[in-house]
Amino acid sequence: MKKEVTTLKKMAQLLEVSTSTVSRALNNHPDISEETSEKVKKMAKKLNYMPNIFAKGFRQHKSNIIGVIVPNILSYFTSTILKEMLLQAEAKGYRVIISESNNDVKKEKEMLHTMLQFGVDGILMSLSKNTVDVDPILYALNQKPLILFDKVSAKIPCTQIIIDGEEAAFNAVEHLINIGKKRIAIIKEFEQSYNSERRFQGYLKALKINNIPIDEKLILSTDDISLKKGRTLTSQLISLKERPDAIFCITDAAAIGAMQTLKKFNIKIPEEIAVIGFSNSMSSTIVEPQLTTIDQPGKRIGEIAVDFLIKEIEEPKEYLASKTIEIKTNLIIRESTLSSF
Amino acid sequence: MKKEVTTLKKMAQLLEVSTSTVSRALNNHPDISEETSEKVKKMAKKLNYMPNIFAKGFRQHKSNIIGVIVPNILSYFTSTILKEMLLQAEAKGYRVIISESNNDVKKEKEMLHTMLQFGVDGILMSLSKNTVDVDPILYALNQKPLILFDKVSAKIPCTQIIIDGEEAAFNAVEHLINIGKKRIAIIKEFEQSYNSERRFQGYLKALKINNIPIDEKLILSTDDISLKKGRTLTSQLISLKERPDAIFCITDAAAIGAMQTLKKFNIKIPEEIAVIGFSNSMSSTIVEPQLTTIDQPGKRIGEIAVDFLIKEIEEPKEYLASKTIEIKTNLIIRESTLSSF
DNA sequence: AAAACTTATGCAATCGTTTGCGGGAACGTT
DNA sequence: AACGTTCCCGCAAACGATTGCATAAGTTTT
Repeated sequence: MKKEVTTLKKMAQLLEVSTSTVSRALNNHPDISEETSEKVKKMAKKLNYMPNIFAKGFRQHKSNIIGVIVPNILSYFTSTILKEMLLQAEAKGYRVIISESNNDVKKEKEMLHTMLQFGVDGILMSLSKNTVDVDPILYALNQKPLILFDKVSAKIPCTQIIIDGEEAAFNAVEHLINIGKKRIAIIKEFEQSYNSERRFQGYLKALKINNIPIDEKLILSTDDISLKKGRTLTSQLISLKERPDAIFCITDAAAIGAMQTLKKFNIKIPEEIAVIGFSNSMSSTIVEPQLTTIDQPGKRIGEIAVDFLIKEIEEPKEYLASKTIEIKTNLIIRESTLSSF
Repeated sequence: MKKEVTTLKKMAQLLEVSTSTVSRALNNHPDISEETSEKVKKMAKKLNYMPNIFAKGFRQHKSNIIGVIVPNILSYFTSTILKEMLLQAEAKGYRVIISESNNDVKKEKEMLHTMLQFGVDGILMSLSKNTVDVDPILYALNQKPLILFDKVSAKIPCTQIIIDGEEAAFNAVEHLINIGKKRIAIIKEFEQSYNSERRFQGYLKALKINNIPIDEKLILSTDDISLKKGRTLTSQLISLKERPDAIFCITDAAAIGAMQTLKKFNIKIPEEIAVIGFSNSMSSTIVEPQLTTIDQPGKRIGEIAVDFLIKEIEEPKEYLASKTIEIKTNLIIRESTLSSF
């Protein structure tokens, strides 16, 4: 375990030149003659030289590390984003440190702090569900480039990468209308959820444009949208005097829960009640009938986020042109809305 | 974006003491008087002092970063492990760098190299599917503590954390036997997969102990075990003259594929053919009938791996007592084998 | 042939923190 | 009163890589 590390100095001694020369040769500095450069590089390879990252970072105040903070790594969508972030970052010579906030605001703040302390060059962040106090984030933003993705907040003046949830929901609901549905319920989160709210706007818009009256009884909210909640809220919906003929769920999990309840009561999907989810999760193809859902291009989000962040890192601009990038989604039509009429 | 960083020197000047004193005060060195210590700490807090991680790491040759390399982050099981690793590592003051090999041996080697170069204090690694040349890993092991988990290799003398796949498979197959099954098929990977092979051993053992003859026609192998392969191999099985009455799949995905095929041909699960998977994935509760499967405690693996690694980092021992830790699994019995007789 | 460049290299400082060593002050011990 | 301890603290070196500046040798220009 006690290995001899090769340093610039050591190589310099062996080659009988100065460390500066070795350093410059390795960095392709034009001042160094072809001949010396060759020699140095050969030696470096032979001794398996690795620059000491600390000395380097210390000197140039650059770590080539990107910090990523997400609420929960255990979600297919998040994993997809992370996967692409890793790929892109590595391709550009950056390493990625990942942290989970677990929707804990205090933890989130801590993470932010230790990331800065760890000398990350920039931060990619998806907000926790109940982040209200954005001060810690503003503080971080003031120190290093920071970009928000997926779970964002308008209160933070920085680049934000999100999917176009409003349009996505609009398309989904319009699809339901197109297959003849008129009483369309929605299962969503409470108002504080930015994403949910935007999808809700899309829902309202679709109804309005198609002259379908809004029925408050068909609008259900919960604070922990989950498979279980999908079940219970659906029970609630089908015990209504006037049942809905379609349910739009803000997440696939809720949609699957909804379908489970419908099946339990032998309600035909989609003939009696159609169901649409959101995310195109793994399970949406496993459940029967297969779930119509909205595909969120996680790869795109990851790719763009890293792209923009590295740009901000490498060419720091004083003018904070904080733009919001909206990524288009895709409606994936499957059996849960596929009526053959 | 141009913030004044507070350094030891700066604080020393303000307090009119030496930087050494400031450093020692902050590190609770006994040489420093209570009074001075207080003063320094107050100032540090006031100026929001953050030690420069590079200077520190540079000085003490310690980064407090753990590198993790996995084949694919996009798997529920892997995510579970990673989640726990993050939690544990952070609790102990370490940060985690994650990389994916995507089952690419070349990439894997690269990752290992850059991780070392990045000065990680230790490495946690799950081998890619087709890692045959273990030299790069031995090299890394020679430089820093390294622990293998889940996908391991006997060729590498280091601590290894795995589930007891043999016992798991044994229990699964014995369960099938207990519910009266006699012709039990297995869908597995080719020999080079260590995990698959151990499960296969458990399968063989269970048959042997229960005096059930081994039928080669019921043993199917593939090199990319997947949902699709589960389907096609199952088609193959049911076209046999003597059909199996149960299928043990080495992964949940394959098991779900198998069930899809069985349902397509109206074969009753579990009455005609029972199905068992492996992993207790999300989908195993979504599919109908719900899938009997083996729960792998990813959390335990993550926890133990980090635990051991940090131990090896902090108390480096020359005696390489490379032990293998086997974690027990849990058979989760659900509808796909739950016959009511 | 002197002046003015060009080219290739070395010197030395620098980044922020830690730490071995040394030393002054205050106190206690003979 | 002389010496030994203990307690605090500062000096300065060190870690490894980078880089502005200096310098020496060689080359071109006048």
